[in-house]
Amino acid sequence: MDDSGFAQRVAAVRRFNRFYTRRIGVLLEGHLSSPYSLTEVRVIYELAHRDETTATALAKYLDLDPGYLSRLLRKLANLGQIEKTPSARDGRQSLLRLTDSGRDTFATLNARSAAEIGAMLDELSAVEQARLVEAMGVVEDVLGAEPEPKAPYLLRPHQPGDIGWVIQRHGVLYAREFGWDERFEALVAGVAAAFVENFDSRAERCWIAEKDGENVGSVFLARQSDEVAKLRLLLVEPKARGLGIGRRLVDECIRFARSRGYKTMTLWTNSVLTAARHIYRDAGFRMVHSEPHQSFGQDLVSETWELDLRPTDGTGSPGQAR
Amino acid sequence: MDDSGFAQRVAAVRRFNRFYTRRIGVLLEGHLSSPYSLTEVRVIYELAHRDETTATALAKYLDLDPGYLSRLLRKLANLGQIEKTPSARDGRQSLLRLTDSGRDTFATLNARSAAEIGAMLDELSAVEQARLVEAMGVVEDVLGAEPEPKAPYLLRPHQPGDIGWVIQRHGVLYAREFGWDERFEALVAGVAAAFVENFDSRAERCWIAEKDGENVGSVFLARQSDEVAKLRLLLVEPKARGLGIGRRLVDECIRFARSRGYKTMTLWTNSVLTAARHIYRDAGFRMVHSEPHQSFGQDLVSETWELDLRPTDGTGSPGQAR
DNA sequence: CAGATTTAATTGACTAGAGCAACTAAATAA
DNA sequence: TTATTTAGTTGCTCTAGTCAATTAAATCTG
Repeated sequence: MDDSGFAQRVAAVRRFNRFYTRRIGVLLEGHLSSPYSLTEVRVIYELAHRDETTATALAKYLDLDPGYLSRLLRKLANLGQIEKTPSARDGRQSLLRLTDSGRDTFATLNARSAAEIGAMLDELSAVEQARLVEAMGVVEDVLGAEPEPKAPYLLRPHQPGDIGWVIQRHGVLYAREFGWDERFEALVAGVAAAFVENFDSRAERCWIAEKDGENVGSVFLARQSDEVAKLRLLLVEPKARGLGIGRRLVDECIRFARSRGYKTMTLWTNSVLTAARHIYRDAGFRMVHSEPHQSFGQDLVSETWELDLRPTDGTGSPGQAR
Repeated sequence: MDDSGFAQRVAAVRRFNRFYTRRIGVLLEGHLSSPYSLTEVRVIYELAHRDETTATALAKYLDLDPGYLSRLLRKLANLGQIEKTPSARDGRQSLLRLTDSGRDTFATLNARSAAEIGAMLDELSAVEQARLVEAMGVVEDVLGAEPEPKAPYLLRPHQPGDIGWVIQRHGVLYAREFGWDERFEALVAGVAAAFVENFDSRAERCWIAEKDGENVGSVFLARQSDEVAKLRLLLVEPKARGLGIGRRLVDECIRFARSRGYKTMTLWTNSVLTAARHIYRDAGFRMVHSEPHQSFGQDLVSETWELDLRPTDGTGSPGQAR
């Protein structure tokens, strides 16, 4: 009778499998309301979480037939959801990335999925929610979920609620880290408000970085003139630092600015923001001006940086020093 | 910042979904080695756990298209896995049940699935296994798994290991409940051994009832002569009593005996086995002989019961008094 | 009880989604 | 240089499934 316990545990796991299969079935049906098949959604999801990949890598990770994937990617490309650029390094490959419109599609799908799960959780008391999450964590842990190998954050366009978040977090974090007073938050509010009021979706953009369902970063690209784009309000939450989110946000800005035909990108920062300054420098920005000033209750040195967006040689921008 | 916890919980649940979808995907691939599609397996699984159903009920429970299911059932019938008998009560319906061969198929699939899960669990320490099962239980509980609506047991043909179990449990339970000594276990061993040695799969059969992966009941139908079948070794574990398992085992015997053309079914029992006697009586058996004897260290009254298997009228056997 | 409606099961027509194999072209190894 | 491997594409095929129409029995309704 020794292993009757084992048999029971096997039975319990099988019952759970059946139960959860049915549950997931119900949850997956949410995708039915979108014009994309489940596999297409998975592809879009993956692309939203990676910066740039190849078809082979995608096929391997999602366990898809290369032929099938090829057709699927062509369809998504025709629909303007993804972009294929021939790889410079390997003539056989194409580099895949979501277009802006694809990123929008993803944001919608993502929001819907989160809303579905949210609705499910809303039926539960806070205690039950905590128990559920805890138990799921145990299952993942025991079954050895490798930490998700891809970047554990994603970028998306701004949505209602994001602007307020950007303003608030700038206020809080700069106060905490550098002692800047409330006048800084007011400045940010003005900048953000102006951005939204005059928002021109063809020439301007905002990216919000999200991690585990929470906002953890932001950057804005605003039009200053036909030739000059201005990067603003770069922010990464302390708990999400070290993941390359800041770098990635700046990269997105540069790519976008190039694609829109800007010649120069400019930004205004302060000497105390050392982490940000490293990112700018690595991306190819040069400091063109520096000036002491008194603001937000502190003695500061403001700096203006610029990046030339016109490619200087065949390999791309000078800042791809990774 | 109040609901940032909520957002995180939503994210955690979504991560779990992704994780488990991948896991289940891996587990489901076990079915690839069988010639049946996943849906077919689900149908077989359902039929193994229900006694008799209709296509409509099945379609509803498994959420299948009736047209699709109809074709699928025809295929399974052609393969000899299931049996369709026109319902007497409703001329439109067919009653569906697994054939013996279907039950074998199920047993194989079931064993393979259990082995897969077992292999997975084997990689874990006993403590981890317990944690896993516990956590899965919590998830099911919180997400409101309704207790599985079908009979929580299943019948299957005997497999290696079953005969020993039958002998052992007869010995243990009759000793505990009635004080019978080890001579009873020896008698059972003799009966079981003889059954297996002379086993004729066309005329004889053994059913094992299984619940949560554990054996919980048995019954044997042995050939006594061309016309007479003998029911033996009916047993139901105490913890599985009250679920109708005994009744179901006897019903299976009767159905099988009829289908094999036996005219009479006989059995030997003792007056102290009141629960079993009720089942026999309800199934239409009549006591034909009764005799005091001293056996197994007790004063007992042995009884012989018989059932006429030839239908007496249009409605079927006299014993269908449910 | 006749006729209308509902229900159980089947059949026909169709297709999305996927898999397999053959092929092209570029990259890499021998 | 030639052979082999790799990335991606295309043609062919087929399974698993949907949807609508049909048949026949059962049930409801006035």
